[in-house]
Amino acid sequence: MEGNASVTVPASLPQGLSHEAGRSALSVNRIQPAYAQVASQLRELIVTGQIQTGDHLPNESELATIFGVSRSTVREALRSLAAQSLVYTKRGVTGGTFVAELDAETVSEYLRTSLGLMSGSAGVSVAELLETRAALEVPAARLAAIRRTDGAITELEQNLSISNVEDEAVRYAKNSRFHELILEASGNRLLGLVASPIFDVLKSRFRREDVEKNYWDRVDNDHREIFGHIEAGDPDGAESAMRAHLRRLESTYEATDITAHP
Amino acid sequence: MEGNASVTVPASLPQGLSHEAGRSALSVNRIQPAYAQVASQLRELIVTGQIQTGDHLPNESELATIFGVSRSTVREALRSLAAQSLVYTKRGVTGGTFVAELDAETVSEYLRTSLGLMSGSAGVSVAELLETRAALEVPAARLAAIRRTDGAITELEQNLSISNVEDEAVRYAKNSRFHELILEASGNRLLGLVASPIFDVLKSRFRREDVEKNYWDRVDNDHREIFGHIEAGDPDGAESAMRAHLRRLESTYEATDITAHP
DNA sequence: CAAATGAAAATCTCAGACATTTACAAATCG
DNA sequence: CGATTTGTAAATGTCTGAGATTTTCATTTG
Repeated sequence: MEGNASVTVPASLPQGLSHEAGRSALSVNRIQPAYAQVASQLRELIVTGQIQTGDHLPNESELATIFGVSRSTVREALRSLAAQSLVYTKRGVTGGTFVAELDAETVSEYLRTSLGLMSGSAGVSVAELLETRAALEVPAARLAAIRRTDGAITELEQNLSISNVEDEAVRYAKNSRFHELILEASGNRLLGLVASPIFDVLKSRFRREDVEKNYWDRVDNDHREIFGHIEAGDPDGAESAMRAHLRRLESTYEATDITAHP
Repeated sequence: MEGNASVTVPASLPQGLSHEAGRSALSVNRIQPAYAQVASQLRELIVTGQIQTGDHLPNESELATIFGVSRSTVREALRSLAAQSLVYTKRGVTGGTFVAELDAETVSEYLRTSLGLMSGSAGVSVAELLETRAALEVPAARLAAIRRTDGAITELEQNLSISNVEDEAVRYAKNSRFHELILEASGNRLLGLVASPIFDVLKSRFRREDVEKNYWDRVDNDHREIFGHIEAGDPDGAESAMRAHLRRLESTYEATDITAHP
C-alpha cells in the first residue's frame, strides 16, 4: 500500500525543497525499497554479533509485524540474506530462519564465481591472477616446510606422479590436489581460501590442447623438488622451488590463455 | 499451489521405492524450492555468459510465465541474484532487471564482511590474517617499485607523515591510504581486492588504547624507508622494507588483539 | 520554447489463502 | 509392550490479484 515502511523516513517533506540542494551525486536513489531496508537492518544485527550464529530469527509473520511490512517483503529480505550465506531457512515445525555459520568453502565458492566473471571482462587479467597466485602459494610452500606434519607429507606424496597418468581428468585433479595440499599444509586457512579460487579460474582459462609435449614431465619434476624441500623441512628451498615452478608455468599459461585464441 | 515447478521432477514415483536406496547422505534436501531453482538457472545463464553484462532479463511477469511459477517466486529468485551482485533492478518505465557488472569494490566489500564474521568465530585467526596480509603486500611493494609512476609517487608522498597528526581518525586514514596506494601502484588490482579487506579486518581487531607511545614514530620511519625504495625503483629494497615493517607490526597486533583482552 | 501534464511500463508492496514439509505426540495394532 | 501408523501443529513455500510508486517520455499548455 504505502511505499516506505517502518524505517525513519522524514515524515513530512521539508517545505523549502530546493531543487539544487545537495543532490550533487548523479541520480542516487536515496530511499531504498522496504525489502532492502529490512535486509540491511537484519544484516547489521548479524555482522555486529547482536544475533549469534545458530540463533533463530522470529518467524516471517512476526518479522512482518515487527518491521511493519508484509510477509512477502520480509521474505525478499530473507532471500537476500540467505544468498549471502548470512542466514538459512528450514521448513517444518522446528523450522525457521537461522543465523548461518560462515565457512571458508562458502567464501571460496563466492570468490570463484566472482573472479571468474571478472576475468571474463576486463576486470582481472591472467597476468594478475598468476601474480596473485604466486604471492599466496610461495609463502604457503615456505610455511608448509616449517609446519610440516607426517599426515601432510603422506598425502602430498600420493599426488606426486602426474605425467604417467593416462586419464586427463585424473591428471588435472592430482595436480590441483597437490597445490591444494600445500596450501592446507601451510596451516593458514586464509591462504587456501583465496588461492584456490584463483587457481580454479586460471585452470578454466587454460587450453589443454595447447600444452607442449613434455609439459607434464616438467611439472612432475618441479613438484618432486618442492615436495623434497617440504619433506626435509627446508623453508628457503621450498619457497624458491615453488617460485621457480610458478614462473615456469607463467609462460605456458600465457601461451594457452583462452582469450588469446579467438 | 503446487510445490515443485517447472524443473524436471520425475513425473511418476518409481513404484519400487526402496527405502535404503542411495540416500546415504544424511538428510540432504534434494528438491530445492522453486525460487532457488529459478535463481540457479538464471545464475547459470549469467556466469556462463549466455546473458551478457548490461542485458536485461524479461520482466518479472514474463519470467513467471517462462518458468511456470508465480511472480513472487520470481522476485525471490531475483532478490537472491541481486544480493550476489549478479543483477540489479531499476524501477520506472525503462526499468527492469539487468545483468550487473561485477566490480572489484563489490567483491572486496563482500570479503570484508565475510572475513570479519569469520575472524570473530574460530574461522580465521589474527595470525592468519597477518600472514596473508604480508603475503600480498610484500610482493605489492616489490611490484610498485618496478612499475612506479610519478602520480603514484606523489600520492604516496602525501600520506607519509603520520606521527605528527593530532586527529586520530586522520592518522588511521593516512596509514590505511599509504598501504592502499602501494597496492594500487603494484598495478595488480587483484592484490588490493584481497588485501584491503584483510587490512580492514585487522584494523577492527586493533585496540588503539594499547599501542605504545612511539608506535607511530616507528611506523613513520618504516613508511619512509619503503617509500624511498619504491621511489628509487628498487624492488628488493622495497620488498624487504615492507617485510620488515609488517614483521614489526605483528607483535603490536598480537599484543593489542581485541580477543586477547576479554 | 519551456514548463506542466499525463500516460505507460516496470518494479514494489500488500493481503489473504492454500500447499508442503517436518517434528513430535498420540493412537493403533501385532 | 513395542513398533508402526496416524494425526496435528508450526513453520516455510507458493499462488493470486490488486494497488502503489517510480520513472521515462510524449504531449499539451502557457
